[in-house]
Amino acid sequence: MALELSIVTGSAVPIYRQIIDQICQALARGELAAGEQMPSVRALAERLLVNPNTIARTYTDLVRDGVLETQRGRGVFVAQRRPVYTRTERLRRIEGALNTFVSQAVHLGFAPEEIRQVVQEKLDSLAAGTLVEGGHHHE
Amino acid sequence: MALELSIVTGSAVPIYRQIIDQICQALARGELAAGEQMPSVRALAERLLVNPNTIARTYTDLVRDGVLETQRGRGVFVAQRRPVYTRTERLRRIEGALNTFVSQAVHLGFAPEEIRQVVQEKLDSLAAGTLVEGGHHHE
Amino acid sequence: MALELSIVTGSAVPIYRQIIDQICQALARGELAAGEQMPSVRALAERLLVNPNTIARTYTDLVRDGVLETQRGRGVFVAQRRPVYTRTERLRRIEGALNTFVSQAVHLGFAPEEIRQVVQEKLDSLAAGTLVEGGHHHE
Amino acid sequence: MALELSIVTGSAVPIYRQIIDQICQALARGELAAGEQMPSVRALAERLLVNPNTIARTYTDLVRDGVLETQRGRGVFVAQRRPVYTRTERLRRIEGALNTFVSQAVHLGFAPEEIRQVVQEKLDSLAAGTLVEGGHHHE
DNA sequence: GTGGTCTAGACCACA
DNA sequence: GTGGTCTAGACCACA
Repeated sequence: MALELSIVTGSAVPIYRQIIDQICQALARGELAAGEQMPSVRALAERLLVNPNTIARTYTDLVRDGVLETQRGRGVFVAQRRPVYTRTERLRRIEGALNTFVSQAVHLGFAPEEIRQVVQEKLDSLAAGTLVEGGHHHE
Repeated sequence: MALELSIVTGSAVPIYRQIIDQICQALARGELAAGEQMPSVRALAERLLVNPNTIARTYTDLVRDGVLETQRGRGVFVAQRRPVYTRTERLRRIEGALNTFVSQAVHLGFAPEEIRQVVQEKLDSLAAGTLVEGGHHHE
Repeated sequence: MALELSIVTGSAVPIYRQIIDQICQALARGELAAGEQMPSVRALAERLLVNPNTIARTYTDLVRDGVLETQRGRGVFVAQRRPVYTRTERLRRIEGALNTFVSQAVHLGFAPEEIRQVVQEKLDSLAAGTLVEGGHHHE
Repeated sequence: MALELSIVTGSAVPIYRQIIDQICQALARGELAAGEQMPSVRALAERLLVNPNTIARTYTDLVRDGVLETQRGRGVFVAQRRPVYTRTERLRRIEGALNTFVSQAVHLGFAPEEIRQVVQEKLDSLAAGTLVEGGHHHE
């Protein structure tokens, strides 16, 4: 089962962010197992038609976070252990994005029920990510 | 009832974004009433120890969005009327913040149920604010 | 087909406003197509002999309004989707420019019939533009 | 028949501009005759509850444009002759505001027919200005 | 290379 | 006094 990755160039979400998210989601769904080898920077850059620097940065970020591991001369692999944040730490780290999202939503006139709804839809679309045909996202 | 604003320098969230979020939240909680005068650009800049241009930009953005209104030579005030967007336009405008929030949450290891929960708690805290009688808000 | 932009310094109309107007008119005339790349901030600043910040602000404003889209590190592009406003919101947003225009016209001695006429002529000139086949616009 | 003037403080239109417009409109409707005395700066400032500097500036502008005349020690009067611009000159002077208005309107999605309509409504509201009860403008 | 944000400081319009 | 605009120049994120 090859890792499915796709990017959207016109999106406001940076490419490296899109790739990180998809790798983390693949891990969460069990499509990527600990110890599994990742595509090389060049291979993935060619496959996604992006700048190799962007892939290099993506891998660097994930290595720094303990999600991936580099083995000199061999390549990049899925790490055996993933960092586990305490609930408090996770809450601290999500606070900013949560504030920005909810504040903007309220400001735009979304009702609480609507906010719950768009979050749910986004979560559903992420969960169904692998079912989507490549290249036809609605963004 | 003085408007409480505070910023964190060095954060990934730009200063102007932090201020906008806090103003919008204060509005959502009813701590800022329509027609109320905002602190002057220079006064707020001194209070937060940031460049007046940064405050001016913040106010300009909120004026463009119809949240605040300027009266040249007099000051900046909370707008009487809020802009009305179509559902499509609201979705377009919230998309970026929604993506950032959900992606970061997933990346941090939040489960979908936890994401729904933190959103719900944030909405509850905002809703609770509006029930408080003016003048004695908890910070 | 290069986008033609020119500014007048010393005018009461701010430079960023002049540029926004010209870009919107180019869009209305069909000289700028959706997805087309805009000149870079630095390139346009050099061409118009203005500060890059002024161009950056102009682009930022148009991005906020959904006319342009940025791709970090790649450039600024004409947006695929235009924002959709309710009639109420459109009226709110046009009110200032309408007041300024009509008041100045009355002040200059234009009769109501003349005002209607100059508006009609401007609309005709824009409509004529859209009929021109791409590539050979006058100017 | 006393000159009727009223201002709206919350408007985006500067106060001095509102007063100039109303004086010019009163002239156009014949409610102000050549040679007629204007209220003193202080009297008008008190009546409109605005800063005397604002009235002084308004009169200065109108004197510079030849609409009013000052007679040292006596007061300010409606000038005998009003400046007459050639059509070309008037068109040159209105060009900027016309461009901004029409460009913004097109950009906001107004159809040509709608643009004609809002201009017409604004002209109608100005013509009917003296019929409006003071203090209840819809801005 | 691209745009985004911020500081420092100037000058202007307006009340 | 108020906000609006612009320049000059820095540093950052991203490709």
